[in-house]
Parts: sequence; C-alpha cells; structure tokens
Amino acid sequence: MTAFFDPPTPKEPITMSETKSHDSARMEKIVSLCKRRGFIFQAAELYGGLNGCWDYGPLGAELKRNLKDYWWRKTVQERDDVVGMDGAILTPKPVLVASGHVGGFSDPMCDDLLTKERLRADQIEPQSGTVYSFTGASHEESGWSIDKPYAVLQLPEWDENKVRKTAREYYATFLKDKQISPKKLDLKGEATEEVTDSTRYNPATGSLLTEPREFNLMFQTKVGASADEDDPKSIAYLRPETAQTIFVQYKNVMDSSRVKIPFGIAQIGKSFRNEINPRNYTFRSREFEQMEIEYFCRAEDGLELTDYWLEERLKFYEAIGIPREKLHILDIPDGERAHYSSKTYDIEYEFPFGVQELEGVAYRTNYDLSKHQEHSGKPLEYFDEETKEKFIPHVVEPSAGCDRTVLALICEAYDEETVTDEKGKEEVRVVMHFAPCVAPIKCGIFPLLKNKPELVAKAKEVRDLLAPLMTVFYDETAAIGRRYRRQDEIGTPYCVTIDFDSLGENGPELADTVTLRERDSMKQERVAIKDLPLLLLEKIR
RNA sequence: GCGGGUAUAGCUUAAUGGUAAAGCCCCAGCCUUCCAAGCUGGUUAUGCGAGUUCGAUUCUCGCUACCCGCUCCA
Repeated sequence: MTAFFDPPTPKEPITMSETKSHDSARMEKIVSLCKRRGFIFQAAELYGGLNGCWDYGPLGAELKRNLKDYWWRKTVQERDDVVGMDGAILTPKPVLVASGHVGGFSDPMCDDLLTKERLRADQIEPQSGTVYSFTGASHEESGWSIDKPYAVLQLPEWDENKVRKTAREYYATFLKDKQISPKKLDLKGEATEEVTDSTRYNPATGSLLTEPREFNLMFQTKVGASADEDDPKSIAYLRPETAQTIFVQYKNVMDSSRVKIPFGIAQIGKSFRNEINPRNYTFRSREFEQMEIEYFCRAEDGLELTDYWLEERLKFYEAIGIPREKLHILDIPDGERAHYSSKTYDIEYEFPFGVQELEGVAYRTNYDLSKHQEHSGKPLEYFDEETKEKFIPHVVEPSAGCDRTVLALICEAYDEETVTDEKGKEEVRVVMHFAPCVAPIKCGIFPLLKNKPELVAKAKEVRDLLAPLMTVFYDETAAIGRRYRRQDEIGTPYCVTIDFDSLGENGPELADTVTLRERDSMKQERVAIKDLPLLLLEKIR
C-alpha cells in the first residue's frame, strides 16, 4: 500500500460568538433570486406547500445535474477503483432491521405536559407516591371550562395544595384570556391513587408525561396493492440512506465486476427522513439526494483511507468553486460519533445561516457487512487470492448531501457588485459566480440587434453549432447590456455576441468572428466562430 | 414538538371595513452598432378555510407554509 499524504489540520469548530455567521438578509436575497430565476420552488406551492420539500426549476435542475455529473465523472468514470450502482429506494424491512435503522435508533421520548420538556422514556427514574388526577378545570367568573384528564405526582416535599397549584398551572395554559390567574381556576374530578415505580411522571416537576412516542424518522409503506395491513412481510421503507443498498449488493457487484480490494461502490440517489423539524431552506429536507461512496478495504488501511478520502473530497469542493477557507473540518470526537464509526470527519460549509455539514467522511469499520452477513445468513467475506485470507472488508464512507452542495454552490456564487458606467453612475450588478463546470447555462448567444436579419441569422448559426455541445441560451430581446446582466444573474460564464464585424462589414479579416465575453471580468475578446466549440469546451469541463 | 414572527403581482414594497397602488421584472411593438437606454401598449396579487358584518385583503378563530429562537437530527 502506498503512503497517503498527510491529512489537513482540522480547524477548530467555529462557534456562533466567534463569527457573525447568520446573515439572514443575504439569505433572503438568495431565496428570492432562486425563485425569481427558476432555481428552486417550494414543493406543491400551488396547494399551500409541503413542509420540508422543494422542487428544482429549470436552472436548478441544470445546476444539480451538472453537480451530479461532475461528481460521477470524478468519482466513478475517472477512477479505476470505483464502480457505480443505482439502488431501489423501496427497501424491505429486514435490510433496515439488520442495519439497525428499525429498532435501535428510535428512542421513545415523552414530553412533560406542563413544561413541554422532552425526556427519553428509558432514562426516567421510576417514581413512587400519591398521584392526584383531575378531569378538567373551570373558571366560574368567565364561564370558561375545559375537560381534559391530567395528573400530578405528589413530590416528597410537596403538600397537596402544591399539587393542585401545579394542576391549575397546567389547565391555565389552555386559557384564552391570559389575564385570568391560575389561582382562580376550580379543579374538577379530583381523585388520588398510589403508584409504585412509575415512569409516567416527570421526576422534576411531578407533571404527567405524554405516552412514550417512537421517534423513528423513516417513511414506512406497504408493498403490494392488496397488502394485508397486518402482514409484517409487506412492510417496506423509503431508504433513509443510500448506503444500505450498496452493502446489500456488495457481493453481486464484487462477483460481476472483477474488482479487487481496495475498491469503492458509488451511488447517487434519493433518501428520505421524516425530519422532526426541516429548516434552513433546502438544507434539511425530508426528501434529499445523496452522493455516496462505500470504499471497501482491509482493516489496517481504514484510518489512513479515511484521511485520504477527506482530502479527495476537499479537492472536489475546491474544483466546483467552494474554496477551502470556507470549509471547516470537524474531527468528531469519541462519544459523539455514530456507534458504528471509529473515525468521522464532518466537512462543513459557512452558509449564511451558519456553519453546517455538507458531507461526512466516516470510517464504518466492518459493522454493516457483518450485520448483513449475520442477518441474511449469507457469507459476505472477501477472499484475497494473494494472501489466501478470508475477511469481511472494512469500509470508508464519504457521504455528501447533493441538495446541500447545490445550496452551498448557490450561496457561494451569489454576489452583488457595484459597477460604474462611463457616465460615472453606480449600479449594482448581481452575479452568480458559478464555476463553469456546474453553471446551468454555459454560454449566452446574442445578435447585437434583433432588427437586422443578417445578425439574427448568423447568431442562430452559432446557436446551432454550440447547442449540441453544451447548454446555451439564445436571446435577442432588449439591449445587449441587459442581456449580459440577465446571464450574470444566473451565472452563465460566457456570452458571445454577433455584431457587424461578424458579417464582414468592417473588413473581411473580421468576418465570422464574434466577441466572447467573460462573466466575472466582463472582458471581451474576438474569436473566430470555428474556434468557439473547442475553446468553450475546454473552459467549461 | 414548544415559543415568537410573517403571509398583498414573478420580485420589492404601499393602501384600505366599501373599485387594491407603485417600482423593478416579464411579454408585444417601435427604436437602438457592446454592459440593466428611451417611447407605446400589455399580463399578473390580498396563502387556505370558517366566523363577525349589508360588505372582510383589513377584525376574530382555525389550518398551511416560510423565517427566528429552543428541541431534535440514528
């Protein structure tokens, strides 16, 4: 095994006090531009929207596709140690039982009915004592009344009046008229009962808790149109991560593609988590796309490969236009990592709403394959022909959030420049500085004037020349400057303009040349039409 | 899940218990020889549902969505 280069020095995590990382004015402008220009829309907006779901419009779809294509090319096509796959989203229950997603990770939680504090049900210390239960409360003066069962455990130091006070405070939370003092409420249907070792009450407040609720974030469904509601075999889930489909197919891939360890299987695809609280625009969505590699290796190489992949991934972000200094590397300490991981780096980006994770590079050991071997009963060992060893490979997982990266690209690209025209007038130019390889439109094509048929005809020739090679946008409306600005705002890196020189009106040496205008510098150069394809392809790849 | 805020045109903002206004954008036409020019014309809005009222975009309630702070994030 060759030596891997040194990992970058992890930066200290930035805390909120150290950086004014919440720039909501900037974020609002970005959100507005995304809607106005067709990058991102709220899902089902026509019907009021769906919490935590977003749609990509024409430009957003191009941007996201470019990101995925670039990732796929760099990760799969340009490497000979990684192969791709594309797994099903619907996943049978046993797969996710084996992975631990179905049981182990959903802690039952209770809420304190009075204080709304959330407690883990399995960590509540059992209580014994007298429980006062009530059926409701009323307020004589206003005629207000409520029927709702509630109960309070009498804490050791409490007298019964303190118990009733707690109950009145609870019922007072339902009062519309906040001027009414809880003391004025009359409790209804008081009864007492002795309990032993009960976990139904908050040890700190005595208040009744909600029933323990499972917080499993997976979307469950049934497979088969006539699926019996009670048949556990018909239960399937929308996958909560793409990783498991890779582990489950690892053997088939290995048997069919002659890969030798170390090798990776890469996948881009949708995953679903029923997040309690989607937030920050598209950042935490319930439906999201992942770009994942599971890189299988020998146990002794796992840690080194984790550092190697961290560096590979950082180079990737740099290539798509996210500078290294805007990325933060978190070396997740012991105790905070997922239970299966013995090393995890988080790659975070400085979003306008804070520093947030883009990607995790996790060394998952051989946890997943071991579990699937155990649960499926099928051997998943790798046999090394050279050393004649049999072992379950370890795995390093660089797992990137595709939608998060799209959002990072948009946030990073957004810029407002003050430009001064010849008359000294200042104005703001909004520019998306997308790296050409991810920009939704690669080249704008304009005839200088639209009422000169020769210019229009030649411009359309150029469009027909370039359109098969890249995403172009032909525009003949409005003044040329406005057309440039429109393209600036959607991040088009190049524009060509067909003018009277192109027609040869100012000398035959300029015939069939156009001006090529670069977005960031606004500089123009004169280029022969026949040279455009190669020149542009070079720049946008 | 809790608390607070917001919801008027594609965007940004007005106004009103009684015909919803403007700028920008967009579209069409004219004009225009390289960085959001000008002229003419045009499309488009009170999130959804109840209630109060002769009449509600405005007041009240509910729902939904978004934003902020907690909480959560295997």
